Amino acid sequence: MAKDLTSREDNYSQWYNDLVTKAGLAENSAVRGCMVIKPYGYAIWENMQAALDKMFKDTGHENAYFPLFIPKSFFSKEASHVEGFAKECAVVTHYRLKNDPNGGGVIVDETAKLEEELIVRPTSETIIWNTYRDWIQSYRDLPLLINQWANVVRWEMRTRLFLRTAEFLWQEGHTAHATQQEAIEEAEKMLNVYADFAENWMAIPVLKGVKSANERFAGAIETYCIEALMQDGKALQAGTSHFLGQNFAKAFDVKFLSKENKQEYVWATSWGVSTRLMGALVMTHSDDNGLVLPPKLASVQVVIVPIYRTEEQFEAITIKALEIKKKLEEKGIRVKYDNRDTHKPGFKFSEWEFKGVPVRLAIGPRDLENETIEVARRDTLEKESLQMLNIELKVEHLLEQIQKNLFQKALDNRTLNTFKVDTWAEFLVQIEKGGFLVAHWDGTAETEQKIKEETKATIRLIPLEQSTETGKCIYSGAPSKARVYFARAY
RNA sequence: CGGGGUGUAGCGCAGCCCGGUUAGCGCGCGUCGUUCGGGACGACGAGGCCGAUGGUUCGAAUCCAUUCACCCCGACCA
Repeated sequence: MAKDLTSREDNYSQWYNDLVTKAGLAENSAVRGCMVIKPYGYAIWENMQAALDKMFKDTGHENAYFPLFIPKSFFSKEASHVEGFAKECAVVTHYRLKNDPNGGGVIVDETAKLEEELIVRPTSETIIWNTYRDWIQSYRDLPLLINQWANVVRWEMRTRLFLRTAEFLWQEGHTAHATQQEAIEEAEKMLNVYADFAENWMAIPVLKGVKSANERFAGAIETYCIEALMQDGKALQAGTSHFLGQNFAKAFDVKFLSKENKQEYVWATSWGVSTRLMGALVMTHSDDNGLVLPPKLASVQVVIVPIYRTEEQFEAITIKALEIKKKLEEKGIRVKYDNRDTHKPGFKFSEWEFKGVPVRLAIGPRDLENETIEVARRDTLEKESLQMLNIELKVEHLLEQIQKNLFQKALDNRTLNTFKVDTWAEFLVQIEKGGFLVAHWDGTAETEQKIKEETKATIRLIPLEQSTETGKCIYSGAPSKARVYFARAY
């Protein structure tokens, strides 16, 4: 398998594509721009979902589900929102097919035209806020803290597995609050949840900040984001949390009666992460030998491979392997015993390595004799022979180490590829090499636009923790209050 | 939507320019045997209306026209 994998150096995006398909995470489907998420990939997504879902619930949110279809008229109610999404909407216009009288199979029955077209949701603010109008009357109904796990459709021109697909899976939180401050706090809280998840589960270090006006979500007052740096020096937006102000409340007329008996508009947030995180996971940790998965999200954390010649050996090893499997499972570790007799050990080694399983245990006749076991870790590719005694403790510890090591490696990579840049000439040189460029910016959309046109670099974020350092804009030379992060992005 | 490219077995490709009988190769797949501590080997075997439609021709994977799909580079984007 690995021998067929394009190296990262040769062609990073080819490497990514090969890896995603050959490791069995996902593949392109018969539908343009839409992927099939395969069992091995979906299992990882399920682990992400489970961790995130718990974090959402621990912060007081509940799950609900809203319709896939949104009446077209809802979209026109929030002007900047419609502008942001109009160009990539799938639209349902008819509700019936009929047999083609000319024998061409089924065709759209033109008589079955919808009176109002339905948009396949690209995001659910409009249908949700239209619903919230009926749910909220009093300050006592607030805050309303709801999350939805769903699929959405954005008709993208160019798609890439996980990173940008016409349909993708995500969660979207939509909350309603009595005060501006509370809504801002919510948006910031969820940003922190995302950052926590990215760093502690995905082992991906992220920067936290806000978007510039140009990059802001359509309809938001403020867009908070976490940004990660991939191995090739391009940035990837890993999650966003929006403070929506009263924009949607006003558009959908969602008011509440305050303690003071006054009618007031509700304050809103929305926040989401998507299957794009799968792409971030691959591009952060994996190498030329295949996937590298952080233990906390790997669907199989430990694989046990038996090495045997005879049926008797196989039976003896199986007894031992199942014993170890049980001990590991008692520690909450996800273990697979690969007892397939249709493949040789060498094949299994490379297959599991390619699939990124964090720890591999091998047991052969020699091990049975010596009470040892071979332990191989995927992140460093090191292997050693250990005593079988208390192996579950050693493996448990090793998994923790791997998780930490992956994060540290990613962090080191980001540190190594983050550059303070003070002149435009420097900027032009460095942007070609990739990485985050931390530079002064005059705060204007015009400058941001010019920089984008000339270099393809965008402002990834304005850091939350602002330094007090002032300076001159890298491009215009105008005064700047703080440095921002530039990068080319996915 | 602009520019470039590709459609032949599950996957990767050759054949096409210069039309000619049963359309090849590698990987993968199946059976049997020998193997099994890092991707095994041998023998035999299965698998194709050559993207679609129409035309030229005695004859089309090959030539012509139309069409569809996909990929890459731009504009758009989680």
